[in-house]
Amino acid sequence: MHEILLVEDDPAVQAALVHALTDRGFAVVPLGTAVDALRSVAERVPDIVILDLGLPDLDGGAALRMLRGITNVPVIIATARSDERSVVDLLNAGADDYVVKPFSSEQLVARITALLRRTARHDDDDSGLLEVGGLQVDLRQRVARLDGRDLGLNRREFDLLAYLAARPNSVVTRRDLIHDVWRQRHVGDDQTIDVHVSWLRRKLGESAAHPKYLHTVRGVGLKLVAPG
Amino acid sequence: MHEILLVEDDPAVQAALVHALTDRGFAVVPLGTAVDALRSVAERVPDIVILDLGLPDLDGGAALRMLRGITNVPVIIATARSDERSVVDLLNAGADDYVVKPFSSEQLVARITALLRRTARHDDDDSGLLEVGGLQVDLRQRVARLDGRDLGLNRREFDLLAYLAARPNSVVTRRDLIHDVWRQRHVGDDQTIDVHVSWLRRKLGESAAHPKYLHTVRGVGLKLVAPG
DNA sequence: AGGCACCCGAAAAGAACCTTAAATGCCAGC
DNA sequence: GCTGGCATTTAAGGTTCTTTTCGGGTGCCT
Repeated sequence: MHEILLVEDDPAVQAALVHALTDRGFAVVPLGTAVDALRSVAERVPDIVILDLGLPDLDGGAALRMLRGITNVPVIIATARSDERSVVDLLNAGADDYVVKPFSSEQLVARITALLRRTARHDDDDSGLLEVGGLQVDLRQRVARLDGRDLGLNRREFDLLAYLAARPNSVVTRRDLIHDVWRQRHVGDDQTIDVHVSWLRRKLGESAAHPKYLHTVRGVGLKLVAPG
Repeated sequence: MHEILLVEDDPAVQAALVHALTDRGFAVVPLGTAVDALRSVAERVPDIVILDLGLPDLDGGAALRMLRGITNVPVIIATARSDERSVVDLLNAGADDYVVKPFSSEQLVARITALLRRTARHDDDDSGLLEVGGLQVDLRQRVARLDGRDLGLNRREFDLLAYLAARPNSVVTRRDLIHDVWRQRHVGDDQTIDVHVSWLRRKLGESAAHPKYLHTVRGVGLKLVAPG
Protein backbone atom coordinates (compact mmCIF):
# COMPACT_ATOMS: atom_id res chain seq x y z
CA MET A 1 0.00 0.00 0.00
CA HIS A 2 1.56 3.26 -1.13
CA GLU A 3 1.01 6.48 0.67
CA ILE A 4 0.32 9.62 -1.31
CA LEU A 5 0.47 13.16 -0.01
CA LEU A 6 -2.00 15.24 -2.00
CA VAL A 7 -1.51 18.99 -1.74
CA GLU A 8 -4.45 20.73 -3.39
CA ASP A 9 -6.40 23.74 -2.18
CA ASP A 10 -9.51 23.48 -4.35
CA PRO A 11 -11.89 21.33 -2.29
CA ALA A 12 -13.75 19.97 -5.29
CA VAL A 13 -10.61 18.86 -7.09
CA GLN A 14 -9.19 17.48 -3.88
CA ALA A 15 -12.27 15.42 -3.19
CA ALA A 16 -12.31 14.02 -6.72
CA LEU A 17 -8.66 13.03 -6.58
CA VAL A 18 -8.91 11.51 -3.14
CA HIS A 19 -11.73 9.38 -4.42
CA ALA A 20 -9.92 8.31 -7.58
CA LEU A 21 -6.68 7.50 -5.80
CA THR A 22 -8.31 5.70 -2.91
CA ASP A 23 -10.21 3.58 -5.41
CA ARG A 24 -6.92 2.49 -6.87
CA GLY A 25 -5.66 1.28 -3.57
CA PHE A 26 -3.53 4.21 -2.51
CA ALA A 27 -3.56 5.65 0.98
CA VAL A 28 -4.12 9.37 0.51
CA VAL A 29 -3.28 12.20 2.87
CA PRO A 30 -5.03 15.34 1.56
CA LEU A 31 -3.80 18.76 2.62
CA GLY A 32 -4.59 22.26 1.43
CA THR A 33 -1.51 24.35 2.07
CA ALA A 34 2.19 24.15 1.45
CA VAL A 35 3.01 24.77 5.07
CA ASP A 36 0.88 21.86 6.21
CA ALA A 37 2.47 19.73 3.53
CA LEU A 38 6.00 20.56 4.65
CA ARG A 39 5.11 19.85 8.23
CA SER A 40 3.57 16.54 7.27
CA VAL A 41 6.57 15.48 5.22
CA ALA A 42 8.96 16.44 7.99
CA GLU A 43 7.08 14.08 10.24
CA ARG A 44 6.50 11.22 7.86
CA VAL A 45 7.76 10.95 4.29
CA PRO A 46 5.11 9.60 1.92
CA ASP A 47 5.84 7.47 -1.12
CA ILE A 48 4.92 10.27 -3.46
CA VAL A 49 3.73 13.90 -3.35
CA ILE A 50 1.17 15.42 -5.71
CA LEU A 51 1.65 19.16 -5.60
CA ASP A 52 -0.78 21.72 -6.95
CA LEU A 53 0.56 25.14 -7.84
CA GLY A 54 -1.24 28.29 -6.82
CA LEU A 55 -1.57 27.34 -3.20
CA PRO A 56 -2.83 30.07 -0.89
CA ASP A 57 0.29 30.36 1.23
CA LEU A 58 3.37 29.68 -0.84
CA ASP A 59 4.55 29.93 -4.42
CA GLY A 60 4.91 26.49 -6.03
CA GLY A 61 8.58 26.79 -6.85
CA ALA A 62 9.40 27.87 -3.32
CA ALA A 63 7.34 25.07 -1.86
CA LEU A 64 9.09 22.53 -4.05
CA ARG A 65 12.52 23.82 -3.15
CA MET A 66 11.75 23.70 0.54
CA LEU A 67 10.41 20.21 0.15
CA ARG A 68 13.58 19.17 -1.63
CA GLY A 69 15.54 20.62 1.24
CA ILE A 70 13.92 18.03 3.48
CA THR A 71 13.67 14.97 1.34
CA ASN A 72 14.12 13.37 -1.99
CA VAL A 73 10.55 12.09 -2.19
CA PRO A 74 9.10 11.78 -5.72
CA VAL A 75 7.00 14.82 -6.64
CA ILE A 76 4.42 15.24 -9.37
CA ILE A 77 3.27 18.77 -10.12
CA ALA A 78 -0.43 18.83 -11.03
CA THR A 79 -1.67 22.23 -12.05
CA ALA A 80 -3.64 24.36 -14.45
CA ARG A 81 -0.59 26.43 -15.32
CA SER A 82 0.61 25.13 -18.61
CA ASP A 83 3.16 27.72 -19.66
CA GLU A 84 6.43 26.32 -20.84
CA ARG A 85 8.54 28.42 -18.47
CA SER A 86 6.79 27.05 -15.43
CA VAL A 87 7.08 23.44 -16.58
CA VAL A 88 10.78 23.68 -17.27
CA ASP A 89 11.56 25.61 -14.10
CA LEU A 90 9.78 23.23 -11.81
CA LEU A 91 11.23 20.13 -13.41
CA ASN A 92 14.65 21.68 -13.02
CA ALA A 93 13.86 22.58 -9.44
CA GLY A 94 13.50 18.92 -8.66
CA ALA A 95 10.01 17.85 -9.71
CA ASP A 96 9.74 14.41 -11.25
CA ASP A 97 6.73 14.99 -13.47
CA TYR A 98 4.35 17.74 -14.47
CA VAL A 99 0.77 17.21 -15.55
CA VAL A 100 -1.54 19.96 -16.73
CA LYS A 101 -5.17 20.24 -15.72
CA PRO A 102 -7.56 19.13 -16.85
CA PHE A 103 -6.08 15.65 -16.73
CA SER A 104 -7.91 12.40 -16.28
CA SER A 105 -7.47 10.67 -12.97
CA GLU A 106 -6.51 7.63 -14.99
CA GLN A 107 -3.54 9.42 -16.45
CA LEU A 108 -2.51 10.70 -13.07
CA VAL A 109 -2.64 7.19 -11.68
CA ALA A 110 -0.60 5.90 -14.61
CA ARG A 111 2.03 8.55 -14.01
CA ILE A 112 2.10 7.84 -10.30
CA THR A 113 2.53 4.16 -10.98
CA ALA A 114 5.30 4.81 -13.48
CA LEU A 115 7.16 6.96 -10.99
CA LEU A 116 6.73 4.50 -8.15
CA ARG A 117 7.99 1.75 -10.43
CA ARG A 118 11.10 3.79 -11.10
CA THR A 119 11.77 4.58 -7.46
CA ALA A 120 10.80 1.21 -6.03
CA ARG A 121 14.28 -0.21 -6.21
CA HIS A 122 15.68 2.40 -3.88
CA ASP A 123 13.11 1.77 -1.24
CA ASP A 124 14.02 -1.86 -1.21
CA ASP A 125 17.60 -0.91 -0.75
CA ASP A 126 17.01 1.45 2.10
CA SER A 127 14.54 -0.50 4.11
CA GLY A 128 15.65 -4.07 3.98
CA LEU A 129 15.78 -4.81 7.67
CA LEU A 130 13.39 -7.24 9.31
CA GLU A 131 13.32 -7.69 13.06
CA VAL A 132 11.61 -10.29 15.19
CA GLY A 133 12.61 -10.23 18.83
CA GLY A 134 16.38 -10.45 19.01
CA LEU A 135 16.53 -11.59 15.43
CA GLN A 136 17.62 -9.25 12.66
CA VAL A 137 17.43 -10.09 8.98
CA ASP A 138 19.23 -7.62 6.74
CA LEU A 139 18.06 -8.24 3.20
CA ARG A 140 20.51 -5.83 1.65
CA GLN A 141 23.60 -7.35 3.19
CA ARG A 142 22.04 -10.79 3.30
CA VAL A 143 23.12 -11.22 6.86
CA ALA A 144 21.00 -12.59 9.68
CA ARG A 145 21.89 -11.81 13.27
CA LEU A 146 20.69 -13.19 16.57
CA ASP A 147 21.35 -10.79 19.41
CA GLY A 148 23.93 -9.09 17.23
CA ARG A 149 25.84 -12.23 16.33
CA ASP A 150 26.04 -13.25 12.66
CA LEU A 151 24.39 -16.62 12.16
CA GLY A 152 26.34 -17.43 9.00
CA LEU A 153 23.37 -18.69 7.07
CA ASN A 154 23.69 -20.03 3.57
CA ARG A 155 21.38 -19.16 0.75
CA ARG A 156 18.42 -21.39 1.47
CA GLU A 157 18.59 -20.88 5.17
CA PHE A 158 18.68 -17.15 4.70
CA ASP A 159 15.81 -17.09 2.23
CA LEU A 160 13.79 -19.31 4.49
CA LEU A 161 14.36 -17.18 7.54
CA ALA A 162 13.74 -13.98 5.61
CA TYR A 163 10.46 -15.33 4.34
CA LEU A 164 9.35 -16.24 7.82
CA ALA A 165 10.63 -13.01 9.34
CA ALA A 166 8.58 -11.06 6.84
CA ARG A 167 5.48 -12.72 8.28
CA PRO A 168 6.09 -12.91 12.00
CA ASN A 169 3.55 -14.83 14.04
CA SER A 170 1.74 -16.19 11.04
CA VAL A 171 1.76 -19.81 10.07
CA VAL A 172 3.37 -20.61 6.75
CA THR A 173 2.61 -23.86 4.99
CA ARG A 174 5.11 -26.08 3.24
CA ARG A 175 3.28 -25.32 0.05
CA ASP A 176 3.96 -21.62 0.56
CA LEU A 177 7.61 -22.34 1.12
CA ILE A 178 7.98 -24.52 -1.94
CA HIS A 179 6.31 -21.90 -4.03
CA ASP A 180 7.91 -18.77 -2.63
CA VAL A 181 11.28 -19.81 -1.28
CA TRP A 182 12.12 -22.77 -3.49
CA ARG A 183 10.26 -21.17 -6.38
CA GLN A 184 9.28 -24.36 -8.06
CA ARG A 185 6.38 -26.68 -8.34
CA HIS A 186 7.78 -29.99 -7.23
CA VAL A 187 10.34 -30.41 -4.60
CA GLY A 188 10.79 -34.13 -4.30
CA ASP A 189 9.59 -34.27 -0.77
CA ASP A 190 8.64 -32.22 2.22
CA GLN A 191 11.68 -33.85 3.73
CA THR A 192 13.76 -31.32 1.91
CA ILE A 193 12.11 -28.51 3.76
CA ASP A 194 12.38 -30.29 7.07
CA VAL A 195 16.08 -30.76 6.64
CA HIS A 196 16.66 -27.11 5.91
CA VAL A 197 14.53 -26.12 8.85
CA SER A 198 16.64 -28.38 10.95
CA TRP A 199 19.88 -26.73 9.84
CA LEU A 200 18.31 -23.37 10.54
CA ARG A 201 17.24 -24.41 14.01
CA ARG A 202 20.69 -25.60 14.81
CA LYS A 203 22.18 -22.26 13.81
CA LEU A 204 19.53 -20.47 15.82
CA GLY A 205 20.63 -22.50 18.83
CA GLU A 206 17.33 -24.25 19.24
CA SER A 207 15.67 -27.53 18.39
CA ALA A 208 12.22 -28.71 17.47
CA ALA A 209 11.75 -30.02 20.98
CA HIS A 210 12.73 -26.68 22.51
CA PRO A 211 11.82 -23.97 20.05
CA LYS A 212 12.36 -20.31 20.76
CA TYR A 213 11.69 -18.55 17.49
CA LEU A 214 10.86 -21.25 15.01
CA HIS A 215 7.82 -23.23 15.95
CA THR A 216 6.28 -26.20 14.23
CA VAL A 217 2.53 -26.14 13.85
CA ARG A 218 1.58 -29.72 13.41
CA GLY A 219 -0.40 -30.57 10.34
CA VAL A 220 -0.05 -27.04 9.01
CA GLY A 221 3.43 -25.65 8.79
CA LEU A 222 5.83 -23.31 10.53
CA LYS A 223 5.68 -20.09 12.43
CA LEU A 224 8.31 -17.58 13.48
CA VAL A 225 7.46 -15.90 16.74
CA ALA A 226 9.16 -13.48 19.06
CA PRO A 227 9.95 -15.49 22.21
CA GLY A 228 8.51 -14.61 25.54
CA MET B 1 28.28 12.13 -20.02
CA HIS B 2 24.91 10.49 -20.48
CA GLU B 3 24.05 8.48 -23.52
CA ILE B 4 20.66 8.90 -25.14
CA LEU B 5 19.10 6.59 -27.69
CA LEU B 6 16.82 8.68 -29.89
CA VAL B 7 14.32 6.67 -31.93
CA GLU B 8 12.60 9.00 -34.37
CA ASP B 9 11.81 8.42 -38.02
CA ASP B 10 11.16 11.97 -39.17
CA PRO B 11 14.58 13.20 -40.35
CA ALA B 12 13.81 16.85 -39.64
CA VAL B 13 12.65 16.24 -36.08
CA GLN B 14 15.51 13.85 -35.51
CA ALA B 15 18.08 16.38 -36.66
CA ALA B 16 16.60 19.09 -34.49
CA LEU B 17 16.59 16.92 -31.39
CA VAL B 18 20.08 15.60 -31.99
CA HIS B 19 21.24 19.17 -32.16
CA ALA B 20 19.41 20.27 -29.04
CA LEU B 21 20.50 17.29 -26.98
CA THR B 22 24.09 17.37 -28.14
CA ASP B 23 24.22 21.04 -27.22
CA ARG B 24 23.24 20.12 -23.72
CA GLY B 25 26.12 17.72 -23.39
CA PHE B 26 24.37 14.44 -24.09
CA ALA B 27 25.82 11.75 -26.32
CA VAL B 28 23.05 10.93 -28.78
CA VAL B 29 22.57 7.78 -30.83
CA PRO B 30 19.87 8.57 -33.42
CA LEU B 31 17.99 5.69 -35.05
CA GLY B 32 14.93 5.58 -37.26
CA THR B 33 13.31 2.21 -36.63
CA ALA B 34 12.22 0.13 -33.68
CA VAL B 35 14.13 -2.89 -34.90
CA ASP B 36 17.37 -0.96 -35.04
CA ALA B 37 16.65 0.41 -31.61
CA LEU B 38 16.08 -3.01 -30.10
CA ARG B 39 19.26 -4.28 -31.68
CA SER B 40 21.18 -1.32 -30.36
CA VAL B 41 19.86 -1.73 -26.84
CA ALA B 42 20.62 -5.44 -26.81
CA GLU B 43 24.18 -4.58 -27.57
CA ARG B 44 24.61 -1.59 -25.33
CA VAL B 45 22.09 -0.14 -22.93
CA PRO B 46 21.91 3.66 -23.06
CA ASP B 47 21.11 5.87 -20.09
CA ILE B 48 17.75 6.80 -21.52
CA VAL B 49 15.59 6.08 -24.58
CA ILE B 50 13.46 8.67 -26.35
CA LEU B 51 10.86 6.76 -28.34
CA ASP B 52 8.70 8.23 -31.06
CA LEU B 53 5.44 6.47 -31.85
CA GLY B 54 4.39 5.82 -35.40
CA LEU B 55 7.65 4.26 -36.45
CA PRO B 56 7.63 2.64 -39.87
CA ASP B 57 8.23 -0.91 -38.69
CA LEU B 58 6.60 -1.50 -35.33
CA ASP B 59 3.70 -0.22 -33.30
CA GLY B 60 4.87 1.87 -30.37
CA GLY B 61 3.29 -0.26 -27.69
CA ALA B 62 4.83 -3.42 -29.13
CA ALA B 63 8.21 -1.76 -29.41
CA LEU B 64 8.06 -0.61 -25.80
CA ARG B 65 7.05 -4.01 -24.53
CA MET B 66 9.88 -5.68 -26.43
CA LEU B 67 12.29 -3.13 -25.08
CA ARG B 68 11.08 -3.79 -21.56
CA GLY B 69 11.64 -7.46 -22.18
CA ILE B 70 15.29 -6.69 -22.61
CA THR B 71 15.98 -3.99 -20.09
CA ASN B 72 14.72 -1.62 -17.50
CA VAL B 73 16.19 1.44 -19.19
CA PRO B 74 14.27 4.70 -18.64
CA VAL B 75 11.99 5.48 -21.58
CA ILE B 76 10.35 8.74 -22.57
CA ILE B 77 7.65 8.56 -25.22
CA ALA B 78 7.74 11.63 -27.46
CA THR B 79 4.99 11.74 -30.02
CA ALA B 80 2.28 13.69 -31.74
CA ARG B 81 -0.40 11.29 -30.54
CA SER B 82 -2.04 12.98 -27.60
CA ASP B 83 -5.10 10.83 -27.00
CA GLU B 84 -5.66 9.83 -23.43
CA ARG B 85 -5.87 6.10 -24.16
CA SER B 86 -2.47 6.03 -25.72
CA VAL B 87 -0.85 7.97 -22.89
CA VAL B 88 -2.26 5.74 -20.19
CA ASP B 89 -1.55 2.52 -22.06
CA LEU B 90 2.05 3.32 -22.73
CA LEU B 91 2.76 4.52 -19.22
CA ASN B 92 1.26 1.32 -17.94
CA ALA B 93 3.29 -0.67 -20.43
CA GLY B 94 6.42 0.60 -18.75
CA ALA B 95 7.14 4.04 -20.13
CA ASP B 96 8.49 6.56 -17.64
CA ASP B 97 7.20 9.73 -19.21
CA TYR B 98 5.11 10.86 -22.17
CA VAL B 99 5.46 14.20 -23.91
CA VAL B 100 3.27 15.39 -26.74
CA LYS B 101 4.54 17.18 -29.82
CA PRO B 102 5.01 19.93 -30.39
CA PHE B 103 7.16 20.25 -27.30
CA SER B 104 10.09 22.53 -26.76
CA SER B 105 13.48 20.91 -26.70
CA GLU B 106 13.94 22.71 -23.42
CA GLN B 107 11.08 20.82 -21.87
CA LEU B 108 12.34 17.54 -23.23
CA VAL B 109 15.74 18.22 -21.73
CA ALA B 110 14.15 19.11 -18.41
CA ARG B 111 12.20 15.87 -18.39
CA ILE B 112 15.27 13.87 -19.36
CA THR B 113 17.22 15.50 -16.57
CA ALA B 114 14.45 14.84 -14.06
CA LEU B 115 14.32 11.20 -15.03
CA LEU B 116 18.07 10.77 -14.95
CA ARG B 117 18.13 12.43 -11.55
CA ARG B 118 15.64 9.89 -10.31
CA THR B 119 17.51 6.98 -11.88
CA ALA B 120 21.01 8.20 -11.24
CA ARG B 121 21.36 7.28 -7.63
CA HIS B 122 22.52 3.86 -8.64
CA ASP B 123 25.00 4.98 -11.20
CA ASP B 124 28.27 6.46 -10.30
CA ASP B 125 28.09 10.21 -10.29
CA ASP B 126 31.68 10.19 -11.60
CA SER B 127 32.56 13.06 -9.36
CA GLY B 128 33.80 11.85 -6.10
CA LEU B 129 35.85 9.67 -3.91
CA LEU B 130 34.47 6.43 -2.58
CA GLU B 131 36.08 4.91 0.48
CA VAL B 132 35.59 1.50 2.01
CA GLY B 133 38.02 0.69 4.77
CA GLY B 134 41.51 1.24 3.42
CA LEU B 135 40.22 1.25 -0.11
CA GLN B 136 39.90 4.46 -2.07
CA VAL B 137 38.19 4.72 -5.42
CA ASP B 138 38.70 8.04 -7.14
CA LEU B 139 36.06 8.27 -9.83
CA ARG B 140 37.37 11.48 -11.29
CA GLN B 141 40.91 10.29 -11.82
CA ARG B 142 39.79 6.69 -12.29
CA VAL B 143 42.39 5.49 -9.85
CA ALA B 144 41.87 2.95 -7.10
CA ARG B 145 44.17 2.77 -4.12
CA LEU B 146 44.58 0.30 -1.30
CA ASP B 147 46.23 1.83 1.74
CA GLY B 148 47.50 4.61 -0.52
CA ARG B 149 49.05 2.32 -3.11
CA ASP B 150 47.74 2.50 -6.68
CA LEU B 151 46.27 -0.85 -7.66
CA GLY B 152 46.76 -0.27 -11.39
CA LEU B 153 43.33 -1.49 -12.38
CA ASN B 154 42.25 -1.60 -15.97
CA ARG B 155 38.90 -0.39 -17.21
CA ARG B 156 36.70 -3.33 -16.28
CA GLU B 157 38.35 -3.92 -13.00
CA PHE B 158 37.96 -0.30 -12.09
CA ASP B 159 34.31 -0.14 -13.10
CA LEU B 160 33.61 -3.29 -11.19
CA LEU B 161 35.28 -2.06 -8.04
CA ALA B 162 33.67 1.36 -8.35
CA TYR B 163 30.25 -0.21 -8.67
CA LEU B 164 30.79 -2.31 -5.59
CA ALA B 165 32.38 0.51 -3.63
CA ALA B 166 29.34 2.66 -4.33
CA ARG B 167 27.26 0.05 -2.48
CA PRO B 168 29.37 -1.09 0.40
CA ASN B 169 28.02 -4.05 2.33
CA SER B 170 25.21 -4.72 -0.08
CA VAL B 171 25.03 -7.86 -2.06
CA VAL B 172 25.19 -7.30 -5.79
CA THR B 173 24.00 -9.98 -8.19
CA ARG B 174 25.74 -11.01 -11.37
CA ARG B 175 22.70 -9.77 -13.17
CA ASP B 176 23.18 -6.31 -11.71
CA LEU B 177 26.75 -6.35 -12.84
CA ILE B 178 25.98 -7.44 -16.38
CA HIS B 179 23.38 -4.74 -16.61
CA ASP B 180 25.17 -1.90 -14.90
CA VAL B 181 28.86 -2.52 -15.37
CA TRP B 182 28.96 -4.44 -18.64
CA ARG B 183 25.87 -2.60 -19.77
CA GLN B 184 24.61 -5.25 -22.07
CA ARG B 185 22.21 -8.06 -22.07
CA HIS B 186 24.20 -10.94 -23.41
CA VAL B 187 27.43 -11.70 -21.76
CA GLY B 188 28.20 -15.21 -22.80
CA ASP B 189 28.42 -16.49 -19.31
CA ASP B 190 28.74 -15.58 -15.71
CA GLN B 191 32.23 -16.94 -16.10
CA THR B 192 33.21 -13.64 -17.58
CA ILE B 193 32.38 -11.90 -14.37
CA ASP B 194 34.10 -14.53 -12.29
CA VAL B 195 37.30 -14.10 -14.22
CA HIS B 196 37.34 -10.36 -13.79
CA VAL B 197 36.58 -10.73 -10.13
CA SER B 198 39.49 -13.09 -9.90
CA TRP B 199 41.87 -10.55 -11.48
CA LEU B 200 40.54 -7.90 -9.16
CA ARG B 201 41.07 -10.06 -6.12
CA ARG B 202 44.61 -10.77 -7.13
CA LYS B 203 45.34 -7.06 -7.39
CA LEU B 204 43.67 -6.49 -4.04
CA GLY B 205 46.06 -9.03 -2.57
CA GLU B 206 43.37 -11.47 -1.60
CA SER B 207 41.72 -14.62 -2.84
CA ALA B 208 38.29 -16.13 -2.73
CA ALA B 209 39.40 -18.48 0.00
CA HIS B 210 40.75 -15.60 2.09
CA PRO B 211 38.72 -12.54 1.26
CA LYS B 212 39.26 -9.23 2.96
CA TYR B 213 37.16 -6.79 1.00
CA LEU B 214 35.54 -8.73 -1.77
CA HIS B 215 33.31 -11.49 -0.50
CA THR B 216 31.41 -14.07 -2.46
CA VAL B 217 27.85 -14.68 -1.39
CA ARG B 218 27.10 -18.08 -2.78
CA GLY B 219 24.04 -18.41 -4.88
CA VAL B 220 23.55 -14.67 -4.94
CA GLY B 221 26.51 -12.56 -5.91
CA LEU B 222 29.23 -10.40 -4.45
CA LYS B 223 29.65 -7.99 -1.61
CA LEU B 224 32.32 -5.43 -0.84
CA VAL B 225 32.81 -5.00 2.88
CA ALA B 226 35.15 -3.07 5.08
CA PRO B 227 37.35 -5.68 6.77
CA GLY B 228 37.31 -6.19 10.47
C1' DA C 1 -1.45 -49.74 19.26
C1' DG C 2 -0.94 -47.94 14.79
C1' DG C 3 -0.72 -44.30 11.52
C1' DC C 4 0.85 -39.94 10.54
C1' DA C 5 3.74 -36.03 10.67
C1' DC C 6 7.82 -34.54 11.74
C1' DC C 7 12.93 -34.54 13.10
C1' DC C 8 17.67 -35.02 12.05
C1' DG C 9 22.30 -37.49 11.08
C1' DA C 10 24.96 -38.98 7.20
C1' DA C 11 26.32 -39.21 2.69
C1' DA C 12 25.45 -38.87 -2.28
C1' DA C 13 24.34 -35.74 -5.94
C1' DG C 14 24.52 -31.40 -7.82
C1' DA C 15 25.66 -26.38 -8.33
C1' DA C 16 28.31 -22.63 -7.94
C1' DC C 17 32.52 -20.88 -7.95
C1' DC C 18 37.77 -20.08 -8.59
C1' DT C 19 41.71 -20.19 -11.22
C1' DT C 20 44.79 -20.80 -15.01
C1' DA C 21 45.44 -20.96 -19.78
C1' DA C 22 44.26 -20.32 -24.39
C1' DA C 23 41.50 -17.82 -27.94
C1' DT C 24 39.47 -13.83 -29.52
C1' DG C 25 38.76 -9.02 -30.30
C1' DC C 26 40.36 -4.31 -30.47
C1' DC C 27 43.36 -0.53 -31.20
C1' DA C 28 47.76 1.98 -32.23
C1' DG C 29 51.61 2.47 -34.87
C1' DC C 30 54.07 1.13 -38.84
C1' DG D 1 46.29 -2.94 -44.62
C1' DC D 2 49.27 -5.45 -41.55
C1' DT D 3 51.29 -6.49 -36.95
C1' DG D 4 51.97 -6.54 -32.12
C1' DG D 5 50.31 -5.61 -27.64
C1' DC D 6 46.72 -5.18 -24.47
C1' DA D 7 42.12 -6.12 -22.72
C1' DT D 8 38.50 -9.15 -22.65
C1' DT D 9 36.09 -13.35 -23.22
C1' DT D 10 35.77 -18.35 -23.64
C1' DA D 11 37.10 -22.81 -22.17
C1' DA D 12 38.36 -26.50 -18.97
C1' DG D 13 39.41 -28.68 -14.67
C1' DG D 14 39.41 -28.76 -9.92
C1' DT D 15 37.46 -27.41 -5.47
C1' DT D 16 34.24 -26.27 -2.23
C1' DC D 17 29.82 -25.55 -0.67
C1' DT D 18 24.83 -26.46 -1.01
C1' DT D 19 20.99 -29.26 -1.66
C1' DT D 20 18.73 -33.33 -1.81
C1' DT D 21 17.93 -38.12 -0.71
C1' DC D 22 17.86 -41.83 2.41
C1' DG D 23 16.65 -44.10 6.54
C1' DG D 24 15.97 -44.68 11.27
C1' DG D 25 13.85 -42.56 14.87
C1' DT D 26 10.40 -39.77 18.10
C1' DG D 27 6.15 -38.12 19.54
C1' DC D 28 1.27 -36.86 18.77
C1' DC D 29 -3.50 -38.18 17.80
C1' DT D 30 -7.30 -41.26 16.94
